[in-house]
Amino acid sequence: MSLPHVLLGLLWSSPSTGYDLARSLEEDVAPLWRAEMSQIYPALARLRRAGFVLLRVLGPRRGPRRNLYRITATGRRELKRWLAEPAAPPSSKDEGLTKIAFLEALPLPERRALLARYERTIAEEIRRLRETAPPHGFLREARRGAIDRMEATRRWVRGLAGESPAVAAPPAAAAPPKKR
Amino acid sequence: MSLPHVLLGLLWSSPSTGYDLARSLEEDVAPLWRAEMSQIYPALARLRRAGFVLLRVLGPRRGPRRNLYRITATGRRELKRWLAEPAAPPSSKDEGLTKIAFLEALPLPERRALLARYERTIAEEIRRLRETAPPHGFLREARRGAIDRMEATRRWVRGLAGESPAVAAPPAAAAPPKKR
DNA sequence: TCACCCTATATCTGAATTGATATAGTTTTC
DNA sequence: GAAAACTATATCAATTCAGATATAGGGTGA
Repeated sequence: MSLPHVLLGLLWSSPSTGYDLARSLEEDVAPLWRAEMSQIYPALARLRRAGFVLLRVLGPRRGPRRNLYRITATGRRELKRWLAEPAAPPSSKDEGLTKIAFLEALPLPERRALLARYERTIAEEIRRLRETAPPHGFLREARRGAIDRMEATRRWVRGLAGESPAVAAPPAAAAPPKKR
Repeated sequence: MSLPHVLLGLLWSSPSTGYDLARSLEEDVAPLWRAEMSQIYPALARLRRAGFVLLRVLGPRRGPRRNLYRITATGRRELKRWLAEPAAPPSSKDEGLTKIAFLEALPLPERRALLARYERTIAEEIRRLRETAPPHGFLREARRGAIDRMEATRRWVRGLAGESPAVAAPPAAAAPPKKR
């Protein structure tokens, strides 16, 4: 729905090739939005058809040819329009937390193991994000927000694992089936 | 990738119809995982073909016929196998934070407005989640985790809006274009 | 020189997901 | 008693997304 807008955002300050956009997405926008090449190229083509970007083909002087995309005035307007639209609340589709929701299915020791492992996974992801070169300006701010949120999740998982009653004691009998 | 597993998780403690699964998804698993009916019915069919659930058709004694799905022993094994698999770190694809990443494109007053509006959106979502009947056991825990994370995001957004320098002063000149 | 990796383009398949629509009986409300 | 809302099933089209593959030149190291 909004990958094209993310691309417009990346093109805001300087033109770029599809390849570099993919790089920048993965390195800078990283946890906030991800996309594969196979999404980016078609998206750029659509942006072009819509008149939001212009394409300039750089002659193949040393190396393969490069397609340079540049945002147009219409494209800038479109990005602003999108930014001004109200954003959907974070839906946080999260595999890890979802697994925790069904922890009932596992015996005690495995419950603990799952929580410990997930906490480790998050901690590693946070470390990885901190290591990569921090982007500039608001991109950096937004990334910090994402990291902040991961920290909160990590603390919460650790907390749940710490409260032995919650993990030790199975939730008072199976839930009463919702009859209708 | 794992909607089928979420359904198995919901079927763990009691059999249910597709409709009730959709209801329970929306009411209980709510922010962690969402799915439309048009995903649930095909997913149930696949689960059935795989032998993870059994279907019993309830005769149309008062009302339309109901298809009751019950998890099998194989299904329980499969759920446990999935739970034991390491979970991917939260990728938190987030429209709101992504917009903040491109705030550079907006003039000052609109930046503030965007942040304020997004904070309000998150606050409302949190209130909505708190109001709906809290599910039982680990489902409740996981939902709390999700809410906790949203609170963290809300606080972060508020913090960013509060630091007037960050929002008031545009990030020291446009980012130097990554030349190569 | 050969193998391998990086830059750079792009397509294809298949699965996941969304949103709209269809059908039909039941219950509730005015 | 008619209209509206709810229960319950299901399909369709369109889009998004992930993963694999194809092509091709350049640079690096054994």
